[in-house]
Formats: sequence, structure tokens, C-alpha cells
Amino acid sequence: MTVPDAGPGSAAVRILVCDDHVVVRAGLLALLDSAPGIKVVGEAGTGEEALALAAKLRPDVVLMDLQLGEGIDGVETTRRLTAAPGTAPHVLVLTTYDTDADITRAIGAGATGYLLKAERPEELFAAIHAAARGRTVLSPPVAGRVMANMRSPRPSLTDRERDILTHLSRGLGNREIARALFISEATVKTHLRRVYDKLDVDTRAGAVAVAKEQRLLP
Amino acid sequence: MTVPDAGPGSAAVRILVCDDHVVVRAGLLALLDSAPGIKVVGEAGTGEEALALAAKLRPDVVLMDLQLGEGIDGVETTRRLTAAPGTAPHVLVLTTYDTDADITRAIGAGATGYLLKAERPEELFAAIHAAARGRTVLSPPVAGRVMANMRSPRPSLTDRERDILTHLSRGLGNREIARALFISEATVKTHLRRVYDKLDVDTRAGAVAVAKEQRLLP
DNA sequence: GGGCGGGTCATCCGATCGGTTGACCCGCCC
DNA sequence: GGGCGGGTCAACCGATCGGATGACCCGCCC
Repeated sequence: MTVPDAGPGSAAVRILVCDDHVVVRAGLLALLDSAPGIKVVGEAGTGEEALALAAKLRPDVVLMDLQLGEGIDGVETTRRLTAAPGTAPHVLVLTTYDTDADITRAIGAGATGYLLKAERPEELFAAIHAAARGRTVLSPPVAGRVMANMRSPRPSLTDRERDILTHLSRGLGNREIARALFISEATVKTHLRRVYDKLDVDTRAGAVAVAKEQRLLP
Repeated sequence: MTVPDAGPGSAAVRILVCDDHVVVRAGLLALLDSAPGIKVVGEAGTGEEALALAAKLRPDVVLMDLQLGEGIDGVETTRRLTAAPGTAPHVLVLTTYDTDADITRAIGAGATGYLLKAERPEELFAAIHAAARGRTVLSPPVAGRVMANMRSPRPSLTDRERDILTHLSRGLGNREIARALFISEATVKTHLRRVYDKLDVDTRAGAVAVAKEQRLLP
């Protein structure tokens, strides 16, 4: 069959760029235009836009930033993109942060690869081609973290523990947290104890610090 | 006099790009190359690099990201650039964050303008030309924050209070903070009280949350 | 020389937190 | 049907924190 916008030989990889920073987006566009075998077919500034454009344009790969400002975030967008029936695009995460929480959530949401914006352009190009074929690509620091996690799995917080932590980071006391979640103060303390253990801290201030540092909270 | 690398008419604005994200940097390069009257003469991935290149290349404007990973940060780089004797370049901050602390510190360090990466490319081009003439340019959200600060000045933390807050965010208790800073526990409590008041919180957890949120700590 | 911001310290008290131990319930999976 | 992870709750106690008040010292600036 003939592909209208493809040159001779193998067709170029069709890309959808999703990033809330217009400058970065426009810059990436210009950068990718110079790359061989890569064609940017669309750009989105929000998750909703990305979903709509992906459905219409059917890109091979979506370049996705995890932080998208307003609306649904990159993880949720990734989940919906990869869960789409039929020809779901491969999602290649391209972001600034390499915290365990971000990596884990992105991979859990179905991302094919995880690159850092500090990556060299050639690596980005190679990763895009790899992602188009469904191959997994991780930036070295990301791969390192994944390995470290395999070796010594970090206990992840339960939903309830995250609830507690969220309220804690608002500065609420145990009684207030209890009231907010319709549970007893004793239960709050139990959860907190487990949160302390998992985060390897022993004060509420420390817990909030780690939570913010590791980007465990929305 | 003739300018070697300038076209006919007025010379192009000579730009030095400083950003630790290679992809963003390369993207910006491609983007700015397409802009009329703007010429990128160099790129740096660290503050140290930026200082060295600025001394050698004498750019009109330095596009500066505040977050630079390793080494000195964007604020310190800006300070040294603008403090340089003779023909110091104008520094145009181009970053992701628009917290009061970042804005205040950047302007205090001598930045000519403060743009967000979410800004439209045309605005960026216009801002660069404006910065070259020494004019101040602020992204709307940034300008808004500056105005809000003028109307109701946020009390800024003293150095000592920042010390206390730093240790607090490590999860230390008052006694430990006191020992670490060689002061009495009573003094720690006094400082903490003032920190609470300034940050508008009433618990240590809340203080840590605000500190992290507002990027008050290094 | 007086005011003021910043830093230091003390005392007192009630409220809260952190630590511990033990318990019950539910859904799920082997 | 027994184990297990997750969630819930209780009671107790010492340690710590938060709140209020008052005080001293120093450097700086008008």
C-alpha cells in the first residue's frame, strides 16, 4: 500500500509531542525535524489534547512529559493512550525527574521507555526508533534506579497511607486527620507508624520532607 | 566599524544558552536559529561553563535556566555574570518555576527578565530583543507574583530561620537542632515560632511542606 | 542616644506526638 | 480453610511540641 506522506523506502516514525512548555515543545519540534526517519505529526500541550490528537493522527510514538500543568497528568495520559483498543501508540516518557515514584508510575501506566531531558539528542533519536519497534529504552540514571529497586525493593505506600501522608503534609494533627478521614485517632497513629517505617524517618516533619522530595504526593 | 559575523543593517543579538537539559538546549538552539535577528553564539550545560563562555564570547544576552544540576546554580551564575566588570551581558532567566523565592532571588542576582518555559516562542524572541536593550521582561504569571508581592510583601526568612528550617526538614527535633547549631532549645523554639508565623502554618510538618513547596531550601 | 531588627535565652503549662502491645475484621489467594 | 495484607481500634506512658511572656545583647541607622 502507499503511504501518502512517506518518502521512498521505509516510512518515517510518526511522532506526537506532548509537553506543557511551549518553548520546549517548539524546540523539540525543530530538533526532531532535523532527525532522519522521524516525522512530528502533531503536538499537544495537555493530556486531553494528546488523547484527542493520538486518536486522530495515530502516531507510532508519543513523546510524553509527566508534568503537564493543568488537567490530567502524563501518567494518566499514558495509561489511557496505551489502554486504547486497536493500535495504541508506544509512549516514550521524556521528563526532567527520575524519582522512583515517577518511574514506577510511568512504567506501570504502560510507558515503553523513560528518558531524561538531559539525554543527548542522538540518544533521543535512537530511543524514538527503538520505541517505535516496541523496544524499551531507559536513560542510564533511570535504569540504575530500576535495578536498585529490583535488588532492594522499596516498600510502597498503600492508598490509605498516602491519604494520611497527604493530610499530614497539610500540617494537620492526628485528631484532624482522623476527623477528615472518618477514622479514629488510633488508626491514624497506626498508619503513621507504618509510613515512618517505610520512609525510614521517625518524625512527621521528616515524613513530609521525604514525601515532597520523592514526589510521592500529587 | 564592521562587525564580522553581522549581516547588513543592525547586528543580530548574540545569545549564550545555559541549560542543563541537553535536549532542551539543542531544541532551543534549533528554535532560535529560525528567529530573525538572533544568533546563538554558544551553549553551556553548567554555571561554570556559562561563566567561562561568557567571558570569552561576550554575548549580548544569556538565556539562563535556574536549575542547573551539578555545580553552582543559575542564581549564583547570574550574580557573577552581571557583577562582571566592563560589558556584563544581560541575563534573561528562562525556567519552569515561578515561585516567589526563585523570582526574588533571580531579580536580586541581577537578572534583566524572567520568562517561563511555557511562554510562546514569539514572546521569547521579543523578550530576547528587549533584554538586549536592557529592558525588563516578565512572563504574565511572574509579573502577577511580583505585583502581589509589592502589594502584600511576604515576610522573608532570616538566615538563622532558614538554618532552623533546614534542620527541621531533615526531621530533627528541637533538641537536635539546638545541638547542631550550638544554641539552646529555647532559642530554637523562638525561631520556629517566627518561622511558623512567616509561613502561615502552625506545625512543623506544615512548615516543611511550605518550605519544599516554595523552594525555600537548597 | 534612642529605636529597631535580629539573635539569644528562660520558665511554665497544656496539648500533642511517638512507641508499644495487642486485638478484630475483611477480602483474597492458594 | 488457613494464611496474609490491608485497614481499623484501644489503652498506656514518656517525650516532645506549641503557646505565651518576658528578657538581654548587639549592630545599625537616623
